[in-house]
Amino acid sequence: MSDTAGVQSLLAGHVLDVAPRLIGMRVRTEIDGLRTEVMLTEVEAYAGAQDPASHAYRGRTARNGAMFGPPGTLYVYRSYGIHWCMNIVTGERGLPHAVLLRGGVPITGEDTMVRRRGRRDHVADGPGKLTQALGVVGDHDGTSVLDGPVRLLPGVAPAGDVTATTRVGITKAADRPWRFVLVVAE
DNA sequence: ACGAGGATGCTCT
DNA sequence: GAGCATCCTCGTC
Repeated sequence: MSDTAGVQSLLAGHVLDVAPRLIGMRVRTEIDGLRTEVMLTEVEAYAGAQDPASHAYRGRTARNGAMFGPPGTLYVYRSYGIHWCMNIVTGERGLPHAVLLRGGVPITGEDTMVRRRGRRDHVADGPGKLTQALGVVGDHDGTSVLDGPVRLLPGVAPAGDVTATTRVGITKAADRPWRFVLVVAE
């Protein structure tokens, strides 16, 4: 099976199954002629109509249309009027389930990421920071992580242990343990 | 190390 | 007009 077919197959699963399996995988962007790449260390699952915290809880709107696309569609939205955040859509087309990418560690093009971020530390350890480091903006909303400028690729190293915790920065359904983080062994 | 507060603009009610 | 799936700075410990 090719890498792309493997990733496509993974993303077709249920969001709660897919989300933890994204930990350790890579996200690579080719934007403005520059390649940057991270390994994912933090994600959160959002389960559409079954999830009051989801942007799609109340159905389709002008903003969240990308969430209703096929698995692998990128959903990019503006957060707090300032930052861009990105999700990867999972499950069958028309089901607005998605995984919010919240953090990663630089693998390739770290100098580019540092320049985009304007600082050397905390380059990609937050959803807004991750998108900024990778150069992802609203124009990328609706593109596919299978063949677009923002691509999901298999992991490069053993992922380590994945732990589930409650999601960050939400007020509705805040008790669900749908945040998944990489725990690095000592 | 940690917490409070402000910036900022779009989306949906 | 309220409410954000955030980040940064500056204060305190």
